[in-house]
Amino acid sequence: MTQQNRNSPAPASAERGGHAEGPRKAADEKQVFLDYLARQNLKLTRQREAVVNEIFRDSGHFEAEEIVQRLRNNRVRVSRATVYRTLELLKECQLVEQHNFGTAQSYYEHVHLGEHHDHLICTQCGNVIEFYNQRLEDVQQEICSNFGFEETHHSLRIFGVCSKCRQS
Amino acid sequence: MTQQNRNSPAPASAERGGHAEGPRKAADEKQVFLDYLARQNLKLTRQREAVVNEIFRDSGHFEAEEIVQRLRNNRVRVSRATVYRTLELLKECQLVEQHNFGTAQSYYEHVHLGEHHDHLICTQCGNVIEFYNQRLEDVQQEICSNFGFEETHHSLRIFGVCSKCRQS
DNA sequence: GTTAATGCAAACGCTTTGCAGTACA
DNA sequence: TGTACTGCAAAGCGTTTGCATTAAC
Repeated sequence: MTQQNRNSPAPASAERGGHAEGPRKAADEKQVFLDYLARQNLKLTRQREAVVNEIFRDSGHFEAEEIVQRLRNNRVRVSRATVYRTLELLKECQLVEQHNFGTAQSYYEHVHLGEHHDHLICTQCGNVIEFYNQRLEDVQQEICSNFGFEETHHSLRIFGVCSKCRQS
Repeated sequence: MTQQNRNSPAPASAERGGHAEGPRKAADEKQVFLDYLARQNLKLTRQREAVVNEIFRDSGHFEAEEIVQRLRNNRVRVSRATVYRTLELLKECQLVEQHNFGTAQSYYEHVHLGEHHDHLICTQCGNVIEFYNQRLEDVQQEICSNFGFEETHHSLRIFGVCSKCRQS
């Protein structure tokens, strides 16, 4: 469902995708989350930890319901409500982003510390291609600066037909 | 709620915003819609026409419900269902775009023939600033071409704090 | 006259919430 | 032991849909 690509200088590790990120990095991310909980006087529950671990195992896009199912397949029962509540926390510490690709539900995405990318979305097969382009980021920076606007984050979605679908 | 801005060569008329577009242009757009109906063997009903006129009167962002209310204030009763169905048609002939700005509901926008812009969204006051930047478009074009991707449309949303909110 | 459109209200699907019971710190 | 968290089921909310009626062509 998701491809990984970079067509410009990669600002961080290049081995993204699948389960390939190094153990140190995942540990760092988990620490960010733990620190956040501590700072807010929140508790690390069995369920919260299970959800976070499941999300950190991978770097693709997923739906909330998918996490419920993946955990259930592993014999871990966590309610939908708790998954949504945990996603909210992860968004707050910028470890997860929420996307809308034109359908009713939201897609979430595990974002690695400080990394960012945008999306090409094939409206025929639903495939989502990720890319990062430094020039694009620079131009956006400049636009914000022109408007005296202080960016926190952005989302660029390019819709169209991917190369595979164009061939068939 | 919405500002209009261009910080790059304007590809079309500069007097956009408010109710300022010329009568010729509005007529052209209506013709596009009428042609579309004819081509698809669809009918121009009283309700459909009322919805389209109401949308073409203005160029800001709006919610579906807002159209229902604006018409009702003018003593024109059109059901929510019909408004949604008409918006669908307008999207199909590219006279309206659908956006998600991070809240539950969709925002729609009357887009003028062949024009396009992106959005800066202030997460503090909710203000939406429109902009167009040719360099940005060029870079996107290039990215698509690198991926063999055929773009139909795109949406860039930059979230952050606008200059007014930064001052206060 | 035929075909498509409308309005209503019910259905939908994702997400959120109130609340009583549970578990972390 | 106190406070936060969980699960459940119900509610919310924007949006879509089935169906009987109405209107365009």
